[in-house]
Order: sequence, then structure tokens, then C-alpha cells
Amino acid sequence: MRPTVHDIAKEAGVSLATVDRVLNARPGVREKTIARVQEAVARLGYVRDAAAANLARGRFYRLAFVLPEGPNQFVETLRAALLEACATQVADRASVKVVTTPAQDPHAVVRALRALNPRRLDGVAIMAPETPQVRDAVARLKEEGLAVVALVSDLPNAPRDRFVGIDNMAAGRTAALLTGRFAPPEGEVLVVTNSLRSRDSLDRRLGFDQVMAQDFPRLTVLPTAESYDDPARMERVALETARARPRLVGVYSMGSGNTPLLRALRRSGRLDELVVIGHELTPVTRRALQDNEMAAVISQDVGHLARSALRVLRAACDAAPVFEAQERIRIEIVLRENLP
Amino acid sequence: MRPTVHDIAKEAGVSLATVDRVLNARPGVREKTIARVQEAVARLGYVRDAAAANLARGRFYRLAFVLPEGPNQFVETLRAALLEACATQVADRASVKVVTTPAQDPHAVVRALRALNPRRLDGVAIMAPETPQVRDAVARLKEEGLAVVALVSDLPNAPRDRFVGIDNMAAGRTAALLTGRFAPPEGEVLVVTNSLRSRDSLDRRLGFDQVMAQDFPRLTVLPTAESYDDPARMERVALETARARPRLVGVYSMGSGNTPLLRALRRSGRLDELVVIGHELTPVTRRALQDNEMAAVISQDVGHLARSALRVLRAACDAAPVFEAQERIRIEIVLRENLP
DNA sequence: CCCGAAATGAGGAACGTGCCTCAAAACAGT
DNA sequence: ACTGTTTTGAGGCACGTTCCTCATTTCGGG
Repeated sequence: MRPTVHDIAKEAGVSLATVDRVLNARPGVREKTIARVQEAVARLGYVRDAAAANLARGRFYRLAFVLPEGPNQFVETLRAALLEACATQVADRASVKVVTTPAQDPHAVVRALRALNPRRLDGVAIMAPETPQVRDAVARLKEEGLAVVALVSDLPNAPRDRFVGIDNMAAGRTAALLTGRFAPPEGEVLVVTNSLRSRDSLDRRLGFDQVMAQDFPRLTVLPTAESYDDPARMERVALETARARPRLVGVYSMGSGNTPLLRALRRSGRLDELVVIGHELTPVTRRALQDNEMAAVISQDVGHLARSALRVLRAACDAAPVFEAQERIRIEIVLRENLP
Repeated sequence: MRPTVHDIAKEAGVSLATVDRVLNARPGVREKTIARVQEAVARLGYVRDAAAANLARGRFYRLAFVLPEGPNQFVETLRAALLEACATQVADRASVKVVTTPAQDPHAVVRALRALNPRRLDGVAIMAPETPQVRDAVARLKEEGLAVVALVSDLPNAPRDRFVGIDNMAAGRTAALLTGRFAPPEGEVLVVTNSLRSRDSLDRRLGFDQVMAQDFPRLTVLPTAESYDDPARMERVALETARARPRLVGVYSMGSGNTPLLRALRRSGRLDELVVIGHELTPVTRRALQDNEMAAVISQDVGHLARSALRVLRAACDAAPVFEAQERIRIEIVLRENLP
């Protein structure tokens, strides 16, 4: 059986109240006594029973998730994973509110963040591009004492407690390595995304260029084509490029417009000779992998993302340490044969 | 605030004791009353507070892990992950004993399993090749009422409660797809492993052959070379093959002898023209990826494996359902650029 | 040595659930 | 209406912790 506070008290020769004061860093205990208790803790290998502690404390975590909403299946699967995680064990003693904002409108996120009532919340997870206004809104939430976590796309210059998501530069590097190894040694590569305003797209492009320049100098990377969340625009750009550039050998899609992209490449008739690599496993990309239309998808496990964000938020609320190994989101490479 | 048993009692117009009897499926309650309580549960959306329940029950899980021990870094990292998981939150109210058995001796596992005292244990996780003796030992443990989980390598014909690990057939298929895409279109591929006695190796080979035959008919897959956990033998076989077969373009290493394998290929002077694909991220394979000696490593997150096994064992002890999405171990493809 | 402040002890209530006992009530069969 | 059985109610203790109060002890400074 594990030792309890009672055992510590006996071992240290103090009362239960004192042990409690030491364990919870409350004032009114002499240095010497603190040391004595801590020695007893170490000697007996005491670890606080988190379940009992939370029960006694009556802790309740009021959390909010601010997610973009648009023609984006990734966010939908993320939301589903979040709700599933809540429904199951993970979200014990927590209430989770999901707020969605139109992805196209950069001010909508800021309005949503401002609309949050800090007194009715303990923590917020935010998936949004990093703008000065978003930074300010995050700063305000932090000042009000909330835990703030950046989700999927980092907010490195905002005072968030943590980023939950993959290293997007490394993801871009991985995409480049796959493109280089799968494609013929020479030719041109098209890179498309919704918008380079988002931190994740920017990082991916940087990583992609690094590896391309270093390891595959005979592949020419074209400038990033941005669709601005407009499917028609994505389709037009992809179609034009596929038609105008006979040397094209690969396409790297950093964002979410894979449906119009694939449609365009199909219409160009060149899809089967192109190495197409995209991000995030959705019904569309899953289908494309199965049909050999996409060579690989770089993905992050949305279930893991959701559970990790929840755990990290709770830890941040309690100023507790996080279990790093469990919270590292992996860059997953999904091929036709290892589809989950 | 979440509803409690008290709320259910009030809502259903019964006493707390009755609610308790219904919730824990104890006898002595009329059908009608059961229905009334269950309705109240549904109406109020009651979910049992697992933490409080475990606290009250004083539940303590006595678990054992039976792992092979040999010149195998994968098992070492797995053991480390397990200890880390125990040290942290995951293993609350559980004691975990790790038993290691010499990998070379197939009877050692059986002896270890027989040596377990079923009355002092609630669950066991086993990583071992499936032999009739192992099957019998597992059957005995199950009969004694223990929860049994197969780890890494499945025991499909033993009465285990669950398998925690990757789909090894799919892993082999993935390896084949990577080999085929990375290597030149024509040539020979060497497949090596410790032993085909292990279920995981067998499955990998099957999957590998499927995809090779189907998608890359111009690549010839050589018969599996077994090292029987003997590094010298592995080195000799690899060196001989590399020297004797000029058409060799790739090597698929299904087991754990990557150190002697790479040493041999280095000595043959042909390492940089070969596509080498192996399993499990260890210091050796990590280094080989960084040095471009291996093209890819197919891996399973040992941390996830350890935590999942712990969760699944607890669930099995309580005959509780598992959260499937969280327990699916992914087939990870690790390249130089997405090394975790 | 005395005083006030700081440190400590002792104890209890609470959190939500499990599990136990004993008595009371409802019900069945005669 | 009687018996005997089944069902239900009421209550209490326990789990390990937090957090509270109030009394007592210890300490340092004058």
C-alpha cells in the first residue's frame, strides 16, 4: 500500500495539519520542520493521491476551445475528437465549451476571445493565426489569470502557457524529404496553401525549402500559391500550373484545400505522374491515399491533440508540471498502407 | 456541477442505497425500480465519478509485465517508458512488477509465467512469441481470473483479453511500400530478422510480400534470413548477401539486430546505395537515420505502448470498456526529418 | 522572565462513492 | 389475515485529501 499523509506525519513526528501545510506550501512552518517533512516524504516515497486531492478540493475546470470554422474537415475531426474525449474519461471534473469563429474573418477570432468571460473560465485553447490583436487578446486572458494554450498553430510571441501541436518546420522538412525521395530527381514542385498568414503554413514552407535546397537541389520549388480559403481560386491556380508547367513533378499542399486541388489535378490529366503530399488525415485525403492520388499525408493525431490540450490546460490551471513524453505530438506520416 | 448519486436518488424518488444497488448491478431491486433509476440517470446525464469510486473502493491494481531480455534496445526503451509511466500519474493505485526472461530461451518465458502467483496479481502484460506452452500458461492465468494483455507481439490463439501493439501485417505492408518507392524499380531485396518464430516477424513478412508482389513485381524479395539473436550470424549473412548479390537494392530488417546488420553493410561498401528500412526507434536506428544510413524506421511509440497497456489492464481488471481511440497504437514512419 | 508572535497540534467537516447493517415496508402465497 | 420473502429506506463508516478553527506550544526579543 502506498503511504498516506498520516504515514508522513508519523514518520516526521509532526501532526497532519503540518504535513498538509508543507505539502501545499502554505505559510506558518519553520524551515527546519519543512525539511523534516520533506525528508519523510522522500524516505517513504510518498506521492499525493491526485484523485483524492481533486475530490477533496472540489476542483472543477471550466475550459473553452476557440476553433476556426470553414470548409475545413480537419477542424471538424478535431472537434469530434474533443467531444469524444470529453464524453469519456479524460474530461472528468471539467466543462468544455467550444466556440467557433468564421475562418475567413481575422477579426472574428479576436471578437470571440474578447467575448470570453474570464471570471467564468479557468483555461482556453486557441487555434488561430498570430496577429497583433490575437496577441493582445491572449495577453488580456493571461492577465485575468487564465491558462492559455495555443493549439495546432503556435502563438510564439503571445504569452501562452504552451503550444500543443506539431513542430511545423519539421513537418515541412519531412514533406520535402518525402517529395524528394518519391519524385524524379529533377523538375518543379508546386506549393499551395490557404494563407501564409497562419504561423503553421509559414513554418512548413520554411522547413520545406530548407531540405529542398540542401538535399534536392535539382528540384525547383515554385513560389507559394495562396487560395485565401477560396476553393475556386485553389482549383484555378492548380489547373493553370499543371497545364503550364510540363516539368512539374510534385505538389505540396500545406493547408486544407485538398478537394479543389485534387479536382484540378485530375482534370489536368497529370495526377498519376505527380507526387502529391498534403496535411491532415480527413475523408478526402484518406480517399486520395487509397486511390494512390496522394503519395503521403503528414498528419497529427486529432484525438491525441484533443486529449493533450485538455491535460495541459488542467496542469496549467494548477501550475502543475506536465508529463512531457505524453504531450509531444508526433509528426505522423500516413501512406496507403498505414492508414489508421 | 455534475449530478451525484444523491441527485439521482432524489430524481428517481428512491433512496441512496437503491441507487447504489442499481448502479453496481447488485441484486434485490425490482425491475420497475431499476428502470426508474436508470431513467433518472439518463435524464440527469449522470456519470460515475471514477476517482471517487476508486477511492472509496480502495482499488489497487497489482500488475506484472513479462518482457524478454537480450541484446535488444527496444525492450530497454520500453521498460524505461513503463517505469516513467508508473512514476508519473498513469499508474496511480497500481503496483507494477517487471519480470525479464532471456530472449534466446523459449522455455524461460513459460517458466516465468508459471512462476507468477495469480493470487498476488490482478493483471499481466506479456511480450513473447506464441508457442503452445505460452498459450497454456496464458490460459491458466485467465482461469485464475487475471487480466492478460499481449504486448507488441500478439497471441491470437491464446485467451488474452487484448493485444496492445501495432498491426504487424500492415507494418510489413508499409515497409514494402516505402522500399518500393525509395528504391530503384528493379533489383533484389533482402529481408532479415531474429526469428520467424515470433508472431510479429511472421506477420511483417506476410504484409511485406503482399505489397511487394502486388505493386513492385520487378523487385525480387529474397528468403528471410534468420539470425537467431546471434549478432555474428546476422553480420555474416548480411555481408555475404551484399557481396554476392550485385543487384541488391534494399534491406528490410524486421527484428532487432540492426547494429550488426549496419556494420556488415558498411563493410561491404554498398550501404549508401541500399535502401535500408528497419523497425523500432532506438539509439542505433536513430543514429542511422541521421547519418542517412537507414531510409526509414517503422516504429511504435513505446511511451504510448506502456501507458496503453496499463490503461487496458486496469480496464480489463474492472471488466470496463476501453476508450478505443486512445488505445490504437499507430504505425509510425520515422524519417531523418521527423525524428521525435 | 515575560510577552507577543510564530509555529504546531488536534480535531472535524467535506468531497462522491462503495459497502455494510438493520429495520421497515411491500409483496406473494396460503 | 397470516406467514415468509423480497424490496426498500436510513444511516454510518471508510477511502485520502483539503481546508478550516481553536487551543497549545515554542521561540525570539526586550
